[in-house]
Amino acid sequence: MVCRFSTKLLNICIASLCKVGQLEKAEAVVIDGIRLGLLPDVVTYNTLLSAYSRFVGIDAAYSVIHRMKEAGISPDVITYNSLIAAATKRCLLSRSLDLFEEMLRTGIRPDVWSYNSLMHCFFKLGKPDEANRVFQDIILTNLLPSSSTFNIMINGLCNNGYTGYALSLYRYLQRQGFVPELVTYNILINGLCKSRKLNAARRILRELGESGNVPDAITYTTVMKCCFRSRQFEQGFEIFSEMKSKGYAFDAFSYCAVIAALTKTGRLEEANDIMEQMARSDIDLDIVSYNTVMNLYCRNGKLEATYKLLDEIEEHGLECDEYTHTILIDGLCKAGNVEGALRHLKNMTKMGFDSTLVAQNCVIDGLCKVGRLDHAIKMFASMEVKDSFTYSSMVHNLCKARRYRHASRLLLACLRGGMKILRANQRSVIDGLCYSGYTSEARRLKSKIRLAKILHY
DNA sequence: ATAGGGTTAG
Repeated sequence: MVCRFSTKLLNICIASLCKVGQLEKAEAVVIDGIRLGLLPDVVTYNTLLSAYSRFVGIDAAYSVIHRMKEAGISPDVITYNSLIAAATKRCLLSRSLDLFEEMLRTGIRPDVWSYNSLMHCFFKLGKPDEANRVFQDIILTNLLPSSSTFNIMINGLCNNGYTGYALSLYRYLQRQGFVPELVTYNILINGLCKSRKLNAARRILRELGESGNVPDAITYTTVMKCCFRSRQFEQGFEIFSEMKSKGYAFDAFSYCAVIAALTKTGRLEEANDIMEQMARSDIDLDIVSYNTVMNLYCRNGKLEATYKLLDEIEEHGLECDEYTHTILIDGLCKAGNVEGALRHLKNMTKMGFDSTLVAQNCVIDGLCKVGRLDHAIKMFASMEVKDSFTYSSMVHNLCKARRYRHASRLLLACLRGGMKILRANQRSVIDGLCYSGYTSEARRLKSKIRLAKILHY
């Protein structure tokens, strides 16, 4: 009896160490406990497991499961929930599903937390129907949905293109007495902004203000980003200043959003300034932050510094992603080193990135800019996947080279594919055709553009 | 123990 009570105390002690990432100390306490005859129980291991998954990685968390089993302690529903949530967070979705299966096989009954994670997982897999089935299961069985059940559902619907449904679900739940939390508001504002429903987003923002919740740094970053996305840069920068004056702490998310926007608008001095603020802060830079800084270096024309950054990324044990390579390739192009860019694009393909579309678009544009239009045309023809950027680059540069009829063909192909193309590009093709005497072709093109627009709404 | 914000090209 005494022992049991002490293990409880021991667990509290371990939990407080785990909370702040003091894993070694926590392990030392475990060992001390064993010496005193206090055996770790399932709570001890669950505490360690969640700390390992948070501070070290998912493999470290798995190894706790093995230790548990060796000690003769069976994992419980909390053990599995922690692991499933950790795997889902890291996009290891097949692992999440496997763990869920394993839990069922072991005879452990999933609780609402398990189903929440499963739903989240299906949404991340882009399977909203499956997620919805899980949601229905929660509602129809006697599991009590938690507020996160609804938040995950609303967020998942937004991320899968069902913002309208997300909003109606939200309204419905409100009528049923669901009190939205700050997260709920943040989820909706973000989802609505991303699908360009700005008025609806404003309404939710107003409701957030009226709800008595205080917007947090995430709300601010979300709204700021929303301004940048709709090209309201000044308004976005004002929000950044407001955040500062109200004393919000900046994290990597807010820094990256504003640095990228300043970089994009060519305000490089301010961008450098804020980038240095970020570097001076005690924020651990992750790969997204490095990418943002790297893009700024490239815009500054500092290719040397860019390569140094690549080393730094490795030294910190981080892995370059699709963005890193694309930014480098674009930087090489902008510096006029298209050969280098082509070489790196090949590397990228060899490394097995599943999409190199943006990088290819950069190279296409780079080739055109150095006058190698025919090489660009060849590359364009060889691309299996193209998007509106690919087309508009080609159309723009074909016009510049006065090859209007070629440009016209691509413009139509683009519109027929249901892709948008900049108004300015359309104008230059039509004007170019007229200017060089192909007036009837210009007229035909105009009506075809109209038709394509009708067909794609 | 879960859910929300940040990075690339025309």
